Amino acid sequence: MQIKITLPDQSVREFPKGSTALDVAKSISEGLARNVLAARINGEVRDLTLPIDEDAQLTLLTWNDAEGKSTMWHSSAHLMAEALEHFYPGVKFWVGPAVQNGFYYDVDFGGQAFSADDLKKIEDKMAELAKQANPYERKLMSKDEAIRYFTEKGDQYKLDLLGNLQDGSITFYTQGSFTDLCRGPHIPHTGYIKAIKLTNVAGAYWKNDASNPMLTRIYGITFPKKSELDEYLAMLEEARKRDHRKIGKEMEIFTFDDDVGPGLPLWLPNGGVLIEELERLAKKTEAVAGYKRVRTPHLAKESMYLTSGHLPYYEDSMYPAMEFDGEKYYLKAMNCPHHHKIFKELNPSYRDLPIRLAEYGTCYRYEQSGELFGLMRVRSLQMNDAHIYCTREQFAEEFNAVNDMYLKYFRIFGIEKYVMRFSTHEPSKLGQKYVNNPELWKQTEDMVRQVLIDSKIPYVEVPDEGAFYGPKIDVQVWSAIGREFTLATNQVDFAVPARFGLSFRNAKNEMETPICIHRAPLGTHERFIGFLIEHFAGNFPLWLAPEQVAVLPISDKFNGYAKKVLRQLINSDIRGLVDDRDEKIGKKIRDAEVKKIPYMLIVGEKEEQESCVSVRQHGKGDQGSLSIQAFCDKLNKEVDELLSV
RNA sequence: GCCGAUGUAGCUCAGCUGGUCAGAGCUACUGAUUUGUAAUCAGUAGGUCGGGGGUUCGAAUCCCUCCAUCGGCUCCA
Repeated sequence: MQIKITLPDQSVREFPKGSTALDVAKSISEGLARNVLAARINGEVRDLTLPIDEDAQLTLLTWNDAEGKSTMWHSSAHLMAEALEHFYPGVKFWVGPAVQNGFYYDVDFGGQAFSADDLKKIEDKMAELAKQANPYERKLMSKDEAIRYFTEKGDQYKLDLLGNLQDGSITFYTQGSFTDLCRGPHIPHTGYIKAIKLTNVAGAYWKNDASNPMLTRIYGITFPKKSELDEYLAMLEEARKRDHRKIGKEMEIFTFDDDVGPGLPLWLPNGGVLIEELERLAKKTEAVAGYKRVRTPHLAKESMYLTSGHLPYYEDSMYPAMEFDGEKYYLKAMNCPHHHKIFKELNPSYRDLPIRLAEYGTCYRYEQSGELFGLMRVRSLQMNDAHIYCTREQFAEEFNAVNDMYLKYFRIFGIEKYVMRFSTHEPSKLGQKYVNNPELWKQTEDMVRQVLIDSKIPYVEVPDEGAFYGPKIDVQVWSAIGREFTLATNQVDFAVPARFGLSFRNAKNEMETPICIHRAPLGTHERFIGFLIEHFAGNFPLWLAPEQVAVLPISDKFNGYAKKVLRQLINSDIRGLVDDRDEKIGKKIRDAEVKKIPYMLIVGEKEEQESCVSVRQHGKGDQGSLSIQAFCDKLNKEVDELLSV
């Protein structure tokens, strides 16, 4: 009996019933058959060796498909488990999935010591087992049978997994000496795995729950070719060079000091410039958008955080209270309550709305020690914060305007890789985790979703992650080493204003509670600058660069002229320095290049006589000569263009 | 906070199993050199080897503890 297989190009081929996807691949070409890793059969990713019994849509998946990669990585996790079992008999395994870059397996070594030093021997064993090209054999088992198997083995982890599985759908896979409970799919045999790197070993809570015991998680990655592993390792090496902690030190942007405390960055002069420039941009942008600037203290009494509702919810991440005059004071972890108090003082009518209060507010959050991470996760932070108070009718327009501001900033910084994460509420948790106002939740979530759709912004919707007072949008970006961060946030709050008794008089002379939008498009100085360092690899655009121009005299005879050039630059609002060290010009150029200064001006006898400068651009070399004034004009024009996109 | 690792001059690092092991390069400073588009030469200075405790005749090296950092987990802007 024949079955019809439809391939992605819609061509249909006939095969005997029970043929496998691998048979199909072989019928197309020998090369494809060698490279194919898994198959999508009627939408589901399956083993290549699974017999197909009826007509089907078939896509053959190779290393170029995400599912092909993850199938191979998942099989690699099994291979690693086999190697581990060889050296550590009696180890227990929890789960071993494929992840973005490779795979991991969570392992309970039962008290046997295991550290990064042991990875090499596991790697070598894996390579040896891979060479044997052992097939991954699938076997269906009844639930009772499976329970008996793991009870005998004393494996409480797999028994736990079994608890959630339906009888009749339980499959096992065996390769070589290792058998695992597993849904699959897998590659046909271990021989596909040609290059192996175990990358690190770390602790991970069982079931990702901090109250559970900790398992040992071993991460690794494999490739079908040795050269691809080498490329991957080289790519990692490049990424490490962009790490903001490394560049931040080299470029003297920030530092940490033991006496100051963990997570409390000191901004060095170059970092100070970055902050000044970012604030200049934000203040201009916000002024144009109708924001008013306010300033508030770094601390407040306990009563305010009880009013806002933050204290019970947030106390663990606030610095403990300071007590004086019989009152408790807290360092602020957020600016909103202070701003609410300002709104109240303004006592506006509907004619005054929307009111937009902006402040680069400094907050303090007691982050757990293990969470601290360079500038990306700190304990003192300055937020590009603002709160917009508006009527329900004004909400959509205001929210849209905030969104436009985000997009404008992204254009200025050339931020292209990001995802908007739209967090909504879970209706069953109304009144507990979320403010109990189902209609407002639905209304605002619909409005927010519509804004995202209308602006054609890529976004993912994540249920049950909203703030307690409303839905929110977070902008997710990635650090050089691939860690995901929330860069900016935009939250809707239809609850806390009422707790503060905020109101305005509407057109019908009634009191009404405003909706509040919390927004921070530039996140915090700390995280944003950390991100920018990696984004630009330290090669900041001209307007941000801490030093924009290095004036390099050929010899000390021209130091005087160099200083004259610098004065003129400063008069034209350009930041610069003169390198008047007793060094050769090659050395001065090299040092300025290493410091990533956008422009170098070489000045010697010729330049002094002609009142001009020889322009060299960072990374681009000699650009010819210009008069001093023409150079200043050129730079100012360049800055204007960078900022007016 | 949890698991694991690391911690030597301002920076990057060497220093094997305890006994000229306190070193190198860069930086800084001094002097010579007066230089034309990515490193001129020479000299000098700089560290109680993260802090504290212990083992030992003797500790950067071994043990304990605290602190910090790194890789993850949990959490988050």
